[in-house]
Amino acid sequence: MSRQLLAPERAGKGTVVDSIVQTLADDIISGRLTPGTKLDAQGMAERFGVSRTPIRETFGHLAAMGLVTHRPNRGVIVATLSPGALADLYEAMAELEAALARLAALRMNSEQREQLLQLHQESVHLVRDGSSDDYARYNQRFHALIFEGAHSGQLQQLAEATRHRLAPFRRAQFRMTNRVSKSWEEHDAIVRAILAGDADSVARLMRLHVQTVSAMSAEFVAEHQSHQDHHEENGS
Amino acid sequence: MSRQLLAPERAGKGTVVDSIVQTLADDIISGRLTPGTKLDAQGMAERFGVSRTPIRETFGHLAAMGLVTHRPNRGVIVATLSPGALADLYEAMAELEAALARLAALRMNSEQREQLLQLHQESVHLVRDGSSDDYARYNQRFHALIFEGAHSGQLQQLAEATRHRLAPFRRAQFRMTNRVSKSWEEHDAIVRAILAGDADSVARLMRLHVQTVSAMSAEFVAEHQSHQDHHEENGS
DNA sequence: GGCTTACCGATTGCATGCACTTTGGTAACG
DNA sequence: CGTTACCAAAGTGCATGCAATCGGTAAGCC
Repeated sequence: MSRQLLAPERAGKGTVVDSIVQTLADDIISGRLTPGTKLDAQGMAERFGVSRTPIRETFGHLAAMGLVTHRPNRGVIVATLSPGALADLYEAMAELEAALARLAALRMNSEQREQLLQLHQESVHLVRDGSSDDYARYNQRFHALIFEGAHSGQLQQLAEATRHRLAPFRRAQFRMTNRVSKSWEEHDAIVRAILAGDADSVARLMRLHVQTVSAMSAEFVAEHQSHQDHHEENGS
Repeated sequence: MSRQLLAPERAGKGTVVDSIVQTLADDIISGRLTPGTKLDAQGMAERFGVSRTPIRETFGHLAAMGLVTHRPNRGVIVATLSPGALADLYEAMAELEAALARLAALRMNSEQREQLLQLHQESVHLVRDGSSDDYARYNQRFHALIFEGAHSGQLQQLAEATRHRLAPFRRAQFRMTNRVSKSWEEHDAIVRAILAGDADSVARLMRLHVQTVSAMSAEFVAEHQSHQDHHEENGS
């Protein structure tokens, strides 16, 4: 008995194991699983109604994405980043986004420029009376539009993968005082430069923008790390 | 019978499965396994003296690196890239290397600058009377020094991963007429700009340099693809 | 009494077995 | 003679079982 009763969660029709990867990746990215949480192979097997073998494979995929850390013979935990590793990842993010924004300034077609401008203009009111979650959603869409405007699939993939790795640590950054309005102003400058086709300026502005986010995030993490100040792991 | 007789190839002491990953990755990167080759799980299991389970895991890792393509229920093959996908990867490579070179210009310490200059100067004679393999080795070292000079671990990792994915298609690029001397001149300009600390120029020069390599590689691949013009695979 | 060491439970990592999908070949039909 | 349907062999994907390893605890030693 068995085979087609993976009812408990996500009866994805596709490749069975990839669907579990996506589910767990979402759990990590969205913060349902917080860094440091141990992932029990047997428990996951029961949760998804499969045996431990595909779960093992799943863990391998997640480790390859950098979302979990695999300690030989000691199981996997949701990736925990030391402050240094976090800064390093943010730097990579900044450079990737700068490169994508530069390309976007050169390659966005008129429809994409129109979309970007419209999205950005509609977001004005969020600064005043939107929730931080609302702004986070707009922010996500803003960067996604630029990624697509770059017309550079591979770079986009790298940027998205890096963004996913950072997601657990970026949470709630927009709750910092004044961060939202500052962020919007930075976006505003970026939009202007993209529409003007000023590639070099866009790269510089985007790099600074992400670096600012990095500083906020580091501050936030440091603030919340006093709760659990034991044993640091390194992300790579 | 079994357990510790993985004699046939690489009796790596460490994690048993990672050593197989490295062995196969090397085989692909070095060209011993050419794109399109099917990797048989059972055959690999016998070759390495293990069962199919760790081989399966190995394939997962290689697929995550982009070195092989996994077709559900149809096995894995060494990744084959369409011309478009290849160009896309090269573009990512160009942007990554440009970012790293830019950072290197800003951050290389005096010792690293010294090393770079020395390596480059010693390579002059390779242009005239070195083999293309010799030049390839110098080239590898040249880029590696810049990677390290950037002091940006995560970006470096992304660049190296991308470089590995491209390796099977870069082979023999230096056999193209005049490519070596042209490449050396580009390196020369890059070294000058790095030593001058001219970050923006370095980024531009490096981007152009990699793009030139890309064009050469595409030409080379196109030239050699007439030999086997059946069934194309797409890399992503 | 504090520290080292040996044992035990829990968990990982790998081997093996079995059901399903794919594919190449053959035969029947149009 | 070309096309389509079926069949068999191969190979993948998952389940299950077992040995090795790790963490924790308790007993022994200094």
